[in-house]
Parts: sequence; structure tokens; C-alpha cells
Amino acid sequence: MATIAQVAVKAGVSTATVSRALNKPEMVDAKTKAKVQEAVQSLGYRPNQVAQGLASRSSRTIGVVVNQFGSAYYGTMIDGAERALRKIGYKLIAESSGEAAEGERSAWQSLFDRQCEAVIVHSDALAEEELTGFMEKHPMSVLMNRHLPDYEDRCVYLDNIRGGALAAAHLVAKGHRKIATITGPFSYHEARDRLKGFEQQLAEAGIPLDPDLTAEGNFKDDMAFERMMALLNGPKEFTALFCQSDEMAAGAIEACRQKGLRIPDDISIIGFDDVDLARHLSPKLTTVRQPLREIGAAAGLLAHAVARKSPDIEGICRSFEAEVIERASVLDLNTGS
Amino acid sequence: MATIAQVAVKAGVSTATVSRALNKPEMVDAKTKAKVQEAVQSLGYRPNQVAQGLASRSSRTIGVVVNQFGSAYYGTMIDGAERALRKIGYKLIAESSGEAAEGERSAWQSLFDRQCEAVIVHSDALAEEELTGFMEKHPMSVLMNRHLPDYEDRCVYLDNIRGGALAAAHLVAKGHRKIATITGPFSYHEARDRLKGFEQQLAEAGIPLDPDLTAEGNFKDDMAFERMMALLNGPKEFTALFCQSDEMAAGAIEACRQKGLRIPDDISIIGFDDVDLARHLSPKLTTVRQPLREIGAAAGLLAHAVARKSPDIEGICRSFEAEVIERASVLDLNTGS
DNA sequence: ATGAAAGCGCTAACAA
DNA sequence: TTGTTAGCGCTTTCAT
Repeated sequence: MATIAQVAVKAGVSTATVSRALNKPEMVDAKTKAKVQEAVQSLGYRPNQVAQGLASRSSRTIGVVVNQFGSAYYGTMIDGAERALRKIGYKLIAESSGEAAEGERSAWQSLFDRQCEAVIVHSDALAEEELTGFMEKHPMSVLMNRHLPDYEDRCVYLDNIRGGALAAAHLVAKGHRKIATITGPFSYHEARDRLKGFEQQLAEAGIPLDPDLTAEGNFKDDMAFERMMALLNGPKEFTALFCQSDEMAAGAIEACRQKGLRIPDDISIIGFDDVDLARHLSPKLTTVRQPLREIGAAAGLLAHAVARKSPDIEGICRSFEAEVIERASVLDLNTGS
Repeated sequence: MATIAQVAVKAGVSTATVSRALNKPEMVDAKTKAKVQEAVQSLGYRPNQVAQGLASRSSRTIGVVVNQFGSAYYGTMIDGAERALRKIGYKLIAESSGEAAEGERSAWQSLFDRQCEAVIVHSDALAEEELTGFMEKHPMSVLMNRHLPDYEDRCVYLDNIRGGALAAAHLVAKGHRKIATITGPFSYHEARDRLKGFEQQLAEAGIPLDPDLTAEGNFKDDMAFERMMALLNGPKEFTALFCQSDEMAAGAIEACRQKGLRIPDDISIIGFDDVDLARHLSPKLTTVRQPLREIGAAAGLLAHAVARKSPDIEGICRSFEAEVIERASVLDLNTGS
């Protein structure tokens, strides 16, 4: 690996000049610039970005911590963030927390130890209190898909209350009145918010949320299968189900299948997320879409802006709206189709 | 941010001693160590890992370039690599190529510019020739899920020939003789290898590969849907289909559904990959499993070993075997179940 | 427009 | 066991 010093020797100039020729071309004479270019070429010189970072105190690197990379949910957000950052010459260091609080804590710290200018955190395990403490302690952090009122301007999030309301509104508009729901774990604010919006919207239609038709899941398919079985075996009838994740909808569909129930003829189902899975289920799943890629990209840009103390933080969209994607899993009771 | 110099002053020792106390505790007196610990605590000192890297010429960072992070295929491998590396104190810098050859080239280079000790590449767009050139030029690189005979010991891969053979064997064992297949793009070695193994295995059973029943897809569902429609509308009959990815199987299933064909009663389908999608399809998809997480982990470990010029490169499993996961999409013609 | 020199935060000989 | 002195590869004053 050639160093700047070797380039300087070869070009017959000082290292400072090489540095300038490369980074501030307007500050150097055309002739010198040519000599430098030439030397750079022949040596195949490439600046050591770590050394550049140390000297200039800017690593042009953003960190991100998520539970895991293997799921479409996290993968899509990371993809959005990475692409957005790459466009502005930034790199992403990704670390997974292993779905544990301790993992989140250490990943967060460790990314700063690597001189990330800012870190994007998708916290799942940290209690709100501790999370607030971290946001306070590490001002160069932004929360992805999470809303912490105290740190409003460092959060990129989906309006989950509205997302839940959208699901209810869709089902009600299709004529459903007896509606069951399988939520995420209540320790997740997303789950609570979606349920809250769902309940409020039902209330507006004069439908009380029925506790007997409300089950707490964990966003995964297996548990949703169990919950749905229990719901189906219970005494209460219902014509529609809202699942707070597409994966849970998949589990619920499986339960229906085993009970010989047809979707949407016997029971309608609406999911949440709109990951690829949704359109591969049968029937194709009507769901509430989260713009995950956009959320990831916004988190990347916000992290960059925060790191640079850029004034246009305000210009970055931080609150996203869900949207229902209508497919084939909800029956219209009004028309019967 | 406290620096090592401040710690040194506070502890009344030299920076060298602080460095030793932290990195080679056995080399320093217990009393001094205590003083240092104390200073570290009170200042909240954390070593700047970038500076450490520059000084010690080891960044403890591995890079990885993939097409994108959003799909389960890449996500799962990255997850495997990241976890394996985290365990040994290494970090992963991830960069996506944007599914273009130029993206792969620049990502590869740029990760080395960031002083990654080694980089893991999942190449999709680079021609074999150029890929070979890069492996030659960058000895600290390993290929993930790709086999380049010239660089045997820097590749972690699935035996795709055997994978294809497994699919054929399964179908033949179930009594199928008229078998169609939708492959990946032939520009991908995976696609060619799987087809080769598939053809060889069929040949062993005395079944020639029928060109009219062989269609080239692109691993995606949409194109598989088109191909399957064409196959179904064609003059040749067949009882089974092998798709080289689960996503394509999903597309093919959709085509069957639109034609009113039942799976597996009218037509059997076997996929490849065994991503989450497979068990969510209906019927649940019988498929050839790739151990993606293990492959990713092995790639991470191999990259580390290569970077460290470790002798136990040989000890890392580099060749993985596929395995068929039997679910419900293949009918046994022998028993009719 | 260019060079000399200092320094980013740390490690690693070499002495003592 | 500890301190001194050089760097690692670069950027950035400050002179010239």
C-alpha cells in the first residue's frame, strides 16, 4: 500500500501538497496537480480513510444497531439507510444486538468507540427509561422506527396509532363489526400504539374493543397460530381479524386452514408491515404498509444531519404514515365480494 | 471524549503505561493498574478504536459486500457473519452493490480504503474473469456462496451441483418422470450448477432433460410466474416442477392457482433456499435448504483467518451441503399421497 | 501556491 | 515495571 509520503516523493512535492491536490484541487497549481495525479496513478495510491478520519476528526461513518439482519423488516430499513448514506459518501457499520438489552447497550457504545459520527438505533429490548438515558448521554444518536417525545427531533417513526386506526377503519368500511385482533407484545410501544389506534377507531364506529377477542402475540407466526386457534375455539364469533404483523397473519391463516375456514369467505384478515411475504400468502394479504425503506433512508439522513449539526434536520421527514394495501384477504360484507 | 493522555495525567503515569494497563494487564504493577483503572472510571475514558487501529495496524474490521440487505437470502448470511465476528471482537462494515458490477467494484475497493482487514464478497454481477482478477489483486478477500476453483481456499460455498441433484432425486423417488424446471439466470454460476446436477441426476434415472420443459428465470417471483404460465400453456405435460429459488416457487404456485391447478395433486413443486417464505406458502413448500446462516458465519471466520494469516484456515468448513426439507408441495406418485 | 511542522489518539520499540 | 521517543497516514495551521 502506497502512502501519501511516497506519492509526495515521486511527485517531488510535499505531502501537504498531495493532500491538497486530492482534497482541495482549486488550491493547487495545474502543473503540480498533474504531477501529483501522475504519481498517484503510477503508485496506485489510495488514501487511507482511517488516517484521514483521525487527522480530520471525521470518520464519515454511521453505525446502526438492530436486533438481527435476517428478517425483511430490519433488512429493508438497513438497506434504505445504507443506500442513502452511500450516496453522500458515508459508510454504515452494522451491529446486531442479538435481541438482548445487553447487546443493545454494548453495540451502541462500541459503535461510538469506532468513531461513528452518529448511530442509528432500533431499540427493542431497552426500557423507555434507559433508552431516554442513552439519548441524553449520546446526543449523536437517532432512533429508528421509534418515537420518544422527549427527543422528538432525533426520531424517525411510523405513526402506529394511525396505523392501527387505518386497519380498523378498513375493516369497518367493509362492513365488519365483530373484530378480533392479535397484537405484538405489550412491552413494545408499537404494539400498544397500534392497539390504541385500533380501539379508538372502532369506538368511533360505536364498536367497543372486546377483550375476549384481543390476544397478545409476539409478532411471530407460531404464537399467532396458537392465539388464533384459541380465538377460533372460543365462544365469541367474529368475522375479521387484525394482526399486527404479516408474519402473524400467516400464522393465523394457517390456523384457519386447519379449522377448515376459508379466507376471506369465512373470516377476513388484515396484516401489518407489507413485507414480501404479504403478497405471497394465499389469499394475498390485505395489510397496513410501513414504508420501511423510506424510514431507513430518513434515519440515515437524520443521523448524518445530526452528526454534522446540520440546520436542515428540520427538513428531513421524521414521521411516516402507514397506508392500507388492499389485496384479497378481506371480504366486503356490504357487497359480499 | 477523554483521551489516553488525560487519563495518564490523572493517574500520574505515562500514556504508555495506561495503554499497557488496558491492553497487557500482566505487564503492569497492580498498584499502578489500580490508579489507571480509577482514572479511566472517573473520566469515563474509552479507547478510540480508530486510533488504536492506525497505531497497531489492525482495524479488527471485516467488510462485506452484497447486492442488497433487504432480502432474507442476503440478510441471513450477513447475520451469520456478523454474529461470528462479533464473538471474536471484530466488526462488520456492510456495503451494498446496488446490484451492479460497478457497485461491486467500488464497494470492494472502498472497504479496503476503510482499512478492513479482509472483505467478504457475494458477487453477482462481476464476470468470472474480473472476479478472478480481484481475488488475485486483493488477497485479503473471501468469496461467499461462490466457488472459484482457482481460489479454492478463499471460498465458502454450497455444492450447487449436488443441490440440483438432490431436487431431482427427490422428485424421481416420488415417482415423477415428466419434470419441468425454472432456473436462475444462466449468467449465475449457481443456476448453471444446479441445472447441471439436476440434469445428471435425471439422467441416472434414465430421464433426459427436456429443453421444452426448461425455462430460464431470474430467481424472482414475477418472472417465474410468466415462465410457469408459458410452461402450462405449452404442449408438453409434466407432473412436477423444480424452481431454483423459493421465491420463484411462489410465482409458479400463483400461476397454477390462476390455471385452477391444485398443488400437489395436479402438479408437484420443489423449491430451493428454504427461506421463511417456504413454510408460509400454501401448500407448505418442499425445498432444498441452503444453510445460509452457517455459510455466512463460515465466511466471517474465514475472512478473519485470512486476514490474520492464520494456519487454521483449513479447519474452517468451506463447502456446505444442501438438504431437502420435505413439506407438502410434492405428491408421492407411488402411494398417491 | 507550496512547504515545514505540529498533531489526531494511540501503540510499540528501546532504554532506563 | 515504567518512561521516552517514534511513528501509524493523514490534515491543517502557519510561514514563506
